Amino acid sequence: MESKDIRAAGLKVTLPRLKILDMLERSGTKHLSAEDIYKALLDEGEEIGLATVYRVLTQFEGAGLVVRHHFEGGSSVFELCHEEHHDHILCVKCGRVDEFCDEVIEQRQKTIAQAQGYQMTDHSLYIYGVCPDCSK
Amino acid sequence: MESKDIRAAGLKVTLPRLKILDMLERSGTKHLSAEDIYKALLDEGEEIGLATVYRVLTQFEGAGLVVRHHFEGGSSVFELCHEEHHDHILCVKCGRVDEFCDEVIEQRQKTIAQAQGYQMTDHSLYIYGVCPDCSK
DNA sequence: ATTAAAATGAGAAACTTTCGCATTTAGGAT
DNA sequence: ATCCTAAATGCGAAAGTTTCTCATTTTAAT
Ligand SMILES: [Mn+2]
Ligand SMILES: [Mn+2]
Ligand SMILES: [Zn+2]
Ligand SMILES: [Zn+2]
Repeated sequence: MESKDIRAAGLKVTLPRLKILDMLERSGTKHLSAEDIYKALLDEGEEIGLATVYRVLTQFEGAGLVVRHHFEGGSSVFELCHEEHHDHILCVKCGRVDEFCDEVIEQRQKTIAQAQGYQMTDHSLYIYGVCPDCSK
Repeated sequence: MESKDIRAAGLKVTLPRLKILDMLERSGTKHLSAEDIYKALLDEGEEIGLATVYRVLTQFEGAGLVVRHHFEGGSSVFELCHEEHHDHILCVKCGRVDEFCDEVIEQRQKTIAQAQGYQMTDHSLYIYGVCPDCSK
């Protein structure tokens, strides 16, 4: 299914790449680090190298298959790239991550970039706070 | 001058702390990494340890004297905390960084956090693009 | 089936940040 | 001004994350 996407990116369809893609699909709304993916695959008995996970994720990012996020805390996390863009709101207590998209903000960012003379290519917005569960 | 701020944070007014604060002040609108500050001070003949720079920056952050940013690229960067909050727009070609503040976005973020049931504590917004100079 | 190019895995290496500890320093008490 | 103790420093070691090297394996086109 997704082999097409890998091929479309000019990459060979290899087992490690399929496994990583599959892991990201099964992770649902989670955001996984390279290490997360590596360990999860090992736990399932798959053979894969950590360097491969890093390499493949970077390639997938370049191909627009996954998005990389820099949440607080040392390591990057990844998620499959869906058609619809979204931003994130994170709980500083428990680490929970929720997603949202706001057209007002999306539009306003473009306006700001234009006003500053920039050709906007991307943006990253994280809202930090205490989630409903941790508030109680 | 700034000794008051250091003292107010419950920290002793030491030479390393003053040097770091001074370096940040002189850096103007630049955003410096711990390594940047460390090297710049060494270049000026000052004696300071890299671990101290990291330690002090983290303490200053906790005290609200500096803000830490996670721009793209491995390391955190810091800047003095001014009264007025601002966000950043970065050139993906040359690394230039401009600052802006937009009340519409600021307000909208609060609304979103509320709608999601979060008590917002903070946020980080980076717009990426090609700056005026690099566009030509 | 052959074959060249691409990809992998394992470990070494690079890079950023933190830690541990012996030594120095700040600043309150004499 | 001097003493004293807790706090802070500098150094190197260590930890954590990501990249690199290279011998070996795999892909996919012939
Ligand atoms: Mn997401
Ligand atoms: Mn700034
Ligand atoms: Zn929470
Ligand atoms: Zn530029």
